[in-house]
Amino acid sequence: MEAAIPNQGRGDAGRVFDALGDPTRRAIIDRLSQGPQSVSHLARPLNITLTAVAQHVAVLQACGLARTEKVGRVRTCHIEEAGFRTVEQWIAEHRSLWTDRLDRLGDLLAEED
Amino acid sequence: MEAAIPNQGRGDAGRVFDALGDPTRRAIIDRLSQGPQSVSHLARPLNITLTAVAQHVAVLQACGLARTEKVGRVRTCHIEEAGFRTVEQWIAEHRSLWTDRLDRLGDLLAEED
DNA sequence: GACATACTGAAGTTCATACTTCACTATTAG
DNA sequence: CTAATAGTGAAGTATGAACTTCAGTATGTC
Repeated sequence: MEAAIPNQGRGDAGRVFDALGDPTRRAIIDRLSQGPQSVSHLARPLNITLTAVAQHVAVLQACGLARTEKVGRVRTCHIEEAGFRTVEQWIAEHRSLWTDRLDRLGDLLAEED
Repeated sequence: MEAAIPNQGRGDAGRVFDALGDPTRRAIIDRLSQGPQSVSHLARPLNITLTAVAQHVAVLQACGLARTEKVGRVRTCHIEEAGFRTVEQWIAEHRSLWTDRLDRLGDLLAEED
């Protein structure tokens, strides 16, 4: 049976930021951006065990940055857009919070004429 | 003398993701999005020491998510756009990597007619 | 069948970092 | 002046997470 994936890609920005904070996981995302890869193929250039890579992939999957499917004995990893959208949304929301505030400040200053 | 701020906001995506991975720091960013705050004001609702908050602010500053200035004995923290741009840029670059690939794939499929 | 490959699961180690305490230095208020 | 406030610096603790090892399962190859 496939392992259960908790909270799969459901817009939890904290989880995504945590995932992207790790340099090895960013390296994996770099590779996956060029095309799908098996776990062992991903592991080759990284200097860590296959187990460690599988753990990283699980993290990426849990936060919606990657998707995987197992065919035969090979698990193939693809990049997943959901995690990227989560980050973009978080950024957009927070940016608007303070730009709105700056806009109101600008309005106030404009009224001073 | 002002503390030296290493590597201030110079486009290191890893640093920014690391910073945003921590829930307390995201809470601080939330508050700063509504307007500038002193360190002790930031500390009030968080259930941690002033020292801890100051450490978080230092991290946010080091990765370009916040800017601070000290007037008298009060250090006021503002949000800083640089860190946000760093993240957006990282996302944009990586997204383009794989959408380009999908485009080429689409072209290939289109040629099959 | 035997052997290699590609992973999975459980459990242990180690190192980073979020947090603390305590002592200290400004700065401001009474 | 004294007392309170706001923050800094150094040092220690402790929890989590990145990584390991090892033993196992499933799949593919000869």
